Amino acid sequence: MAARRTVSAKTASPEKAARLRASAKARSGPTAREARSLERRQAILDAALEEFSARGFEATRLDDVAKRAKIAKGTIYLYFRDKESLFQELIRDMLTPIIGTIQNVGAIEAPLAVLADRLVDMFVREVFETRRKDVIRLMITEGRRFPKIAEFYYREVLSHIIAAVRAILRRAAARGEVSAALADFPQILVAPGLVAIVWSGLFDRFEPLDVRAMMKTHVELLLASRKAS
Amino acid sequence: MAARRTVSAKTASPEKAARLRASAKARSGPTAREARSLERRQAILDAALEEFSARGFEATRLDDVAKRAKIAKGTIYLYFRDKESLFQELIRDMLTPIIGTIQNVGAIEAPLAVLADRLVDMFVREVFETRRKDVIRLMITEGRRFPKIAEFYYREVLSHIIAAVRAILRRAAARGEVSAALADFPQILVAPGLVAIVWSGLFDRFEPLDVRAMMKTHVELLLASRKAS
Amino acid sequence: MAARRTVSAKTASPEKAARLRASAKARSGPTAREARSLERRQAILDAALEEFSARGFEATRLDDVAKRAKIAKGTIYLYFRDKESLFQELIRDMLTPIIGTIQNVGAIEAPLAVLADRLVDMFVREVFETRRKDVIRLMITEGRRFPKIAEFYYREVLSHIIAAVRAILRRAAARGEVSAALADFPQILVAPGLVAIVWSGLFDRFEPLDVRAMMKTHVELLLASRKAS
Amino acid sequence: MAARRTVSAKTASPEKAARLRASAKARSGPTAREARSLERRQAILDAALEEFSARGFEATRLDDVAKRAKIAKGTIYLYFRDKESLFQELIRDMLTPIIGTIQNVGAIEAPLAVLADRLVDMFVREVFETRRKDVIRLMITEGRRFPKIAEFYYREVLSHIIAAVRAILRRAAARGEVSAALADFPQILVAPGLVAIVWSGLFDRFEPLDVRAMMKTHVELLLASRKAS
DNA sequence: GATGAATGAGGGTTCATTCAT
DNA sequence: TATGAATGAACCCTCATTCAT
Repeated sequence: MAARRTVSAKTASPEKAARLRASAKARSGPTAREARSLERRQAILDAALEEFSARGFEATRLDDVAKRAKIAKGTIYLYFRDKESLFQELIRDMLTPIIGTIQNVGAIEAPLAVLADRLVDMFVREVFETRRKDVIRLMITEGRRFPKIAEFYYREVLSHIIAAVRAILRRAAARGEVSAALADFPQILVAPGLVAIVWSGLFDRFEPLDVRAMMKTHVELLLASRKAS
Repeated sequence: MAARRTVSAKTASPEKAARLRASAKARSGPTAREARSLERRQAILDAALEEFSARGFEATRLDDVAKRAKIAKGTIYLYFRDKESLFQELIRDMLTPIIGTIQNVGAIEAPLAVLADRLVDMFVREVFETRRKDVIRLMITEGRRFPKIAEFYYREVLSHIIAAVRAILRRAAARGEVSAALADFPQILVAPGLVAIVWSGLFDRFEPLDVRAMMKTHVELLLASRKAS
Repeated sequence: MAARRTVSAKTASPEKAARLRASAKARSGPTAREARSLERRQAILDAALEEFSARGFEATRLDDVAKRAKIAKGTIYLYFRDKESLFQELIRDMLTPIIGTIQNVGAIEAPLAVLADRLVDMFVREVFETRRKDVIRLMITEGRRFPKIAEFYYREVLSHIIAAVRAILRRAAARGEVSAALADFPQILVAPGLVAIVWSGLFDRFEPLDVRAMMKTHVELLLASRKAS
Repeated sequence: MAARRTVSAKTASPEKAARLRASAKARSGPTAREARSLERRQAILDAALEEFSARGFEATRLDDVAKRAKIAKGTIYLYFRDKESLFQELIRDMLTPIIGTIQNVGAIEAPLAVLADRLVDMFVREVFETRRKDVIRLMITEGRRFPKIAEFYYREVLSHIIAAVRAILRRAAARGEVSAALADFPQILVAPGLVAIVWSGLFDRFEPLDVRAMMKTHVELLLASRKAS
């Protein structure tokens, strides 16, 4: 019976969705409706990502999102409080799965050369060649107008990435694999990734950019600096 | 009479403005009106930059731009065809002065260490601590929705910067000052600058970033790599 | 099977409900379901009265009515054709029981002083301190938009009240208990009752009104006028 | 110059309108635009009264108000913040002129018979046969949903009317013209007026009511009661 | 019968653009 | 030229009503 009210207007929220997903796995009961509900929600999120990415938050019409998701306009409001909620939950939903992954990264012990390779590879395959790239782009383009989202991203994702990368760099520097200075600005390591995302959206049609090669090159250059210090 | 129509509704365009500026310098006639007109135009552009930066293109109301520029809403249309034109001319106007400057940079002969220092310094003083930072940010955040502007930026600014930086790097690599690989991706050199601009708008309140230090560190690391290769 | 359709969507109407009530008394068959149905209907009406009174017809959401009645929104449509029907039947249902009562009032023989006292008392206890007050208020506030309801109220309730009161006043005047003029405007006798209902909804929080005292005073003043004429 | 900003979006308010009216009288300058503005505002208010009276607040579409006032929908928002403001200012505007009039009424010295006659006459001519009747009706029908308006009406209008009537009745009672009890419930004196307004909107088509006659009769009956007490 | 998810028409409000002054 | 009142298309959001389960 509780499941009946799982997704309801005005209250549809990440927690509810999570609960729904959980209950869907835990029980065997009337999963049909729940599954359908989850599908719908996802269809809306997919359509929203597409539209928000193409037009930006303000210029996106919920009408178009609905059309793309093949549902009626009003249906969106059964799953999200309003346009802003849709946007925020979209970003949250896309970023949340990463959070857990990052935590462990910092603990891995391996030569920096190996780790860095792995990180680059992960970024390219898990972010750049994914819709997550679009989410990051949305963070960049719309973040200023959604301080809460920026904060969420910083607290839950970015700060952890930075901490993890910093930990790795510290240990690598201690081992003499890289200059200690790099650990002061872990952002440097990720900078080309950001450039790639921005570039791909704006200038790829004029001059394509081989992201993986660029990032690899960057890492190699930084690693080469060890012998200098 | 001709002067009167120099800047007029529906036709106000960069060329006209340029012509106006030119004529203002060349002749001695009724410059007063022209000067006033130019001032107005500038006031509108200043206000527009402020508003567009704070809210983004779509969310900016011309009403607010007018209020900030201390003119009537309708007056904007005497200087710019429409909101989009205002935006595009704003970006063009802000970027144009840079264009000439860049051309020469590539020709300068000096050790990379010196040049790089100078470039970093220039970026921080001429871009990052300037409203130009906001223009770059606008390019990043709104560029996708204004392909023409992205193209203009690429053709007139970015491609030249990249070419100049690449030339510098090539010569530096030839002299053994830096790895030749870097010349393949001049974007790497600028990447921290982009990170800085994005970061400053989104996360500075959580964790301030010392842009100059970061860029310096980056350059030093890259330069250190020469001994390795 | 027939019983099943007794109260059904699209056709649920006062007659049906009446028939249902009748059949419920007359027979002994599957009354359980009928009783439940009647209960539901009543729960909806109760909730509707509450909501309509608080917000008015237009501003009332059937969603809220359903929530208050602890049923699903769709269920309302099993008992009432639409929102308007619900409203009209609500008023009809609340007023109908009065109809019979009124008919007899006019026939009662007693000194006006006694009758008037009884009327005031009845009004206060049976109307003013009851939800019927809210129904009257709804008649007043929404009546213009529901001419049918206004007509029903006039034909079935008001005209009878007026006729009854007029009869009483005529006889009282004949007995010299009150001025004959009062019989021309029986509305005068009820006027304070109306004032009380309107006042209670709007101004009681600023200045409470003792309805019973006011009505008593009014009646006494009118009765006192007999000696003058 | 100040006049230029007299009526502006988002700020159009009673004070502004008042200032506008004032300045229109005080100066001789560019009254043309001001006059037009005032006309527009009035046209909107007239149309709004018509529509609100016919359909009630919620059911009224601003589209219809605009159509009736022969302006564009958006224009309404140049004069009123939103639908609710339009409604509230409508009522305020219609009631305000009465306020001053009432203050003096209580001070008039004359036999109650004369005063009462005058009051009835005033009510019929100034309220009942005027659009003010509709405003009062709106107060009655919508007042509950607009506590502020109800409060305004009570503080600025009703309480003064009651005080004035009470003062009159006290003096009349002292002179033996009427029972002292009436002064406890001045509402009684006005009750038929309220009945008339309600009746006229709902039941006039079934049974017309001679308001003046009813009120006269009522007054006479009350006055007649003096000999009894 | 009962449910509540889904629908989509409708309306309040905003704001780029126009135009009479 | 400059103004700002006026316009009306566009869009978010609500909610009565329907319908598959």
